[in-house]
Amino acid sequence: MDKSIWDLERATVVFKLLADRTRLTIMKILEYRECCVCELVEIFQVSQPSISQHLRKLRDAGLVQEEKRGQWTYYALNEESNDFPMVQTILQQLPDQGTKLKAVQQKGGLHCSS
Amino acid sequence: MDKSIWDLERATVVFKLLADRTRLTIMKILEYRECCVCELVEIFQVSQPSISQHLRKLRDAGLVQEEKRGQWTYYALNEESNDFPMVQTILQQLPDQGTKLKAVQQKGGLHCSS
DNA sequence: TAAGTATATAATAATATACTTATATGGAGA
DNA sequence: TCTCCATATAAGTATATTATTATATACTTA
Repeated sequence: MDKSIWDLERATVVFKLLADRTRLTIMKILEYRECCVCELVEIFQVSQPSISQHLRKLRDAGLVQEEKRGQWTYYALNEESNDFPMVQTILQQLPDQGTKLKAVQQKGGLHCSS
Repeated sequence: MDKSIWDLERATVVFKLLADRTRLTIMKILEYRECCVCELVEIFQVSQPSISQHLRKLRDAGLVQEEKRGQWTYYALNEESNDFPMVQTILQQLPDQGTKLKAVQQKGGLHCSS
C-alpha cells in the first residue's frame, strides 16, 4: 500500500496524462504485462501514429519505459519512476483490461513475441 | 477505505478536472472545510471570473455543491456524488492546503462568515 | 540490396482549455 | 431607491491537445 504523499504539482501532471481514455487504458494494460506497440495499435480504434504519440507522452513523463527488441518496441510501466506509487495506486482501482490483450492474441496475425 | 472499482471512462473525466493546479488545490481546500468564493479568490493569483469558471466545471461534474447564503456562495465537496469515493481517495494523498485558508482568515478583510 | 514490417516524426486541422476584461444579476443596507 | 459587494456569465484570445495523413527510419529476411 502506498503511504506517500503525492506532490500536488506532480499529481496534476500525472492526472493530465491519465485523463485520456486511450492513455489510461494503455497504462492499465501495461500493468497486466509489458506490451508491443503493434498490439496496442490493434486494440484501439485510432491510427498507429496516434498510439506512438500517446506512448511518447507517457515515456517523456517517465511513466513508461521502452525497450527495443529486434524489430519491435516493447513498453512497460516504469517502476523506477518517483510517480510509480501514485500510478500504481490509481491503476489498482481500475477494471482489468487484460482481456483486450488476450483478444488480440487470440485473433493472431501479429509476429511479435508477446 | 475505498474498495470500489472506478469506472474507467468516469476516471478520465475526474482526472481531467483534477489535472489543473487551481482546481486540484480548491478540491483539497474543500476537503478541509467548505469555503466561500471570496476566500478562494483571495488564495489564488487569478481573477474572480477564473475561479468562478473553475467552480462551475467542478459543480457541473457533480464534484462540488454550491449553497447560497445571503450574499455569499459557499462551495463544499459533494459527498453524494458517485465519484466521491474516488475523489476522497485521491485527496487523501495530497498535502494539506488548510494553511492557505488560515492565512486568508488571519489577513482579514473578508465579510463572509467563514 | 531490395522489399516488407514496425515504429517514429512532421505537418496540419479541429477542438478544447484557461485566462483576461467587460458586463449582468441579485442581495444588503443607507 | 440607490449603491455597494459578491458572484456569474459573455466575449475574446492565446495556447494546448489529439487526431489525421504523409513521410522517414530502422530492422529483417529473401
